[in-house]
Amino acid sequence: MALLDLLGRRWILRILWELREEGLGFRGLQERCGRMSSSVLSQRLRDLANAGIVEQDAGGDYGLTAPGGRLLAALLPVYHWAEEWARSAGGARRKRTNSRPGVQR
Amino acid sequence: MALLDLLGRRWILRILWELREEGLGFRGLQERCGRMSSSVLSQRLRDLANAGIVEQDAGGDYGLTAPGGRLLAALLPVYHWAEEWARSAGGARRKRTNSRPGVQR
DNA sequence: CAGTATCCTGGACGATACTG
DNA sequence: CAGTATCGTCCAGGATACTG
Repeated sequence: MALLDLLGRRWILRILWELREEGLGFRGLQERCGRMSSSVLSQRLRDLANAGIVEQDAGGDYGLTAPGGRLLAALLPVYHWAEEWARSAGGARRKRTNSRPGVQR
Repeated sequence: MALLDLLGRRWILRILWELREEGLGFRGLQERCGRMSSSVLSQRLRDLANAGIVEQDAGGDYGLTAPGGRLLAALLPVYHWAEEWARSAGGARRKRTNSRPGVQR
């Protein structure tokens, strides 16, 4: 279940999403992710690269590898479900959460 | 992207997986998850319930709601990819991670 | 068995400064 | 621009004791 752990780490899903259609450079990725810390981005990129999900092209840009692309494809239904969920349940339901409401961790 | 955050939280994917085919009681779930802390399980269950993904049946067992089932379905390709990934890349590749190798966070 | 209340600790994350 | 090194904070998660 190691991969699931990787996926669970903060920013990972976001990074994959941002790379869904085009390769991006370090800074480009960073700002698309709403200013995540460069140290963290660096770390994540290394992890993803070690996992063979992401790689750098000749120009230095980051992009998905073949397996990485397949992972993204597998993830699409989830991203989709997330949107839908946000639209429906997001409004209604939602009572006491006990955990703080925003993006935390 | 709130849901993605929820999914990213530790144990969540695991819990959904364990509920994939049958309802389970609190303790049952707990031990299937390799002894997660009861306090955490309680928290997670509450979060999942508030999100309308999980619910308790008359007998007190936890199970997926209809949308929860759909979420699980959307997740299947990912679980599958994870297995496959563990088999292939898990052995090869994998060099310096800088983060400790095991399940952490 | 089911679930809650507390306390404590590790390490993820953010900020920042710095190198090439 | 690309990436690394440091450092401090904070909180998620583990352990445990306890109630119904």
